[in-house]
Amino acid sequence: MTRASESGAGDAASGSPGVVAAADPAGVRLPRPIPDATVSRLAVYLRLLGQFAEQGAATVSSEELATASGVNSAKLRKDLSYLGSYGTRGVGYEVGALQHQLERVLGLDHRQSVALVGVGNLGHALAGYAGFGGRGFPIDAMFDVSPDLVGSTINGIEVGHVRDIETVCRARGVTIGMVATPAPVAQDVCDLLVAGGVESILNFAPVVLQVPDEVEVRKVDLAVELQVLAFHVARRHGVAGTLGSTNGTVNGSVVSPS
Amino acid sequence: MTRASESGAGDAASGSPGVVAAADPAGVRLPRPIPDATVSRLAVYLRLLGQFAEQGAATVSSEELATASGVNSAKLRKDLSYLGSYGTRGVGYEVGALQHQLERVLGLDHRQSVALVGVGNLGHALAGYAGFGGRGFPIDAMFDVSPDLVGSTINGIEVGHVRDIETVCRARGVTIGMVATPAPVAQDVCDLLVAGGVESILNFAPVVLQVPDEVEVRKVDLAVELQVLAFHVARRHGVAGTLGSTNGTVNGSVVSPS
DNA sequence: GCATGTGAAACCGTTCACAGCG
DNA sequence: CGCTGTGAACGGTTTCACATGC
Repeated sequence: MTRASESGAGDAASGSPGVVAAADPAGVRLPRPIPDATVSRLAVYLRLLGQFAEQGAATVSSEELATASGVNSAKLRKDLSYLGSYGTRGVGYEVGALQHQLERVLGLDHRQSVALVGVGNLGHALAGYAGFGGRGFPIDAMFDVSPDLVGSTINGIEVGHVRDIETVCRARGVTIGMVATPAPVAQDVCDLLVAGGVESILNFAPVVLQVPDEVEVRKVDLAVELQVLAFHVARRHGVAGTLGSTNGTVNGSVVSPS
Repeated sequence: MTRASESGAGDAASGSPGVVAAADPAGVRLPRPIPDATVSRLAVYLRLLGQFAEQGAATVSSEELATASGVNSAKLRKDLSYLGSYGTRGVGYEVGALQHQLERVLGLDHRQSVALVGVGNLGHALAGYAGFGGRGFPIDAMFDVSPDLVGSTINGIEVGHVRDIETVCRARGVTIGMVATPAPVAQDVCDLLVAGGVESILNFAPVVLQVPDEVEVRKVDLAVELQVLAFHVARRHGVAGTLGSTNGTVNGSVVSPS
């Protein structure tokens, strides 16, 4: 019944089913399904559109928005094409309209209710992270087990006891849960969130969470990120050993033939 | 000279060149280049191997390790095959040997020197995050600009002023930099790290960093992660509108035919 | 017999190049 | 003429299925 998903952050497209367009009984306008990889970029485009808007730009070309986002223009155009035609040929995209459209597609016009479990080191930082509240996702429920924390107020939110997760989440219609607990209890906490009707979980604990198929899990694993970087450092310095690469410095280019 | 990389976290394999095996002048054992996607999983396998070791297991089968990691066994075997043959047919993998091998490949046998810039909300949490020090990456330099923080000691490390980044990083041979500053100064800080010889950067600020080609950047963007989750929530609830999906509830499975 | 290791096929996402349109 | 939108080519990752070897 429960399968391990974890379409992790540092991950490519894992085994997760990917996003698909729904059935279309009425024969309405039906854009093709949006790839997961595209969705993450849409969020980035949206942020940059905000900056263009602040600067008073009425339109942006795919080239401008693309370089600002660190992608090439072809990819950007293809990404935007998934949500229909909101550009004008020969001109570019109308900033306001595109912003609005992206917000709709990303589900930002419906207010999302976010719960945070684990208000320790990392959790406390997440609670105060401006990147959420500022035009985004205000956290409106927190949980922990520590007597020092339960009952205290952080950022205007009272920290509840983990045992109340299910009730509170269901009552407030929480849709997104963030797990910032120590690894050993992460799965238990996850189960409670799921029991409370939470459909999406952002997992900071270094464990692979088991969830029902309907629940989406994304993982942010800081240690893995660092290890990937360490790997690249090691590569550059020539790991040598029994692993090939006997010469000192190796630059990024392909060398090994046949 | 400087190009935008950002092979971001939530990203699939971006434009980054990918990892390649070096030339092999001597004709030694030469494993094929390791795909980026594989590298992130190797880190996960390594953690789980630690757990198997604690439980006293001498060997693991690909099936065991795979289900524990949330991947299928074929993928795991292919991943491990990139580092040579460390399994025994009919038996499985020898836990200790595999651990050691993974540590070597990931560059964990060389101590990495990590610097953290920005000891505010998030940075402070990262400084105390056990996931780094515990069998991993002890942070050994911190920087900020706030007079309240500069000169103070966190986790046994004295916080230096941002203006000293270049000198200190070069002196201590810092290889990995973590940017946990507000967005507006992230690029400046990044430039300082690069000037100090840092080759790999883990970026928590919501900006696309511009770096020279030799520098590897990975991005952890919490807001983007939440937005991707929000998208999935919206999908499930049927965004409707002009976007297809007129029916109320849509489960994860593919529906749209031809 | 059983589990690894691996070519080959299927799949997905990115890049290219150009047709289409304001 | 310029820029969007997109079919087609490309490259990388996952999956399959089986040969290989203990």
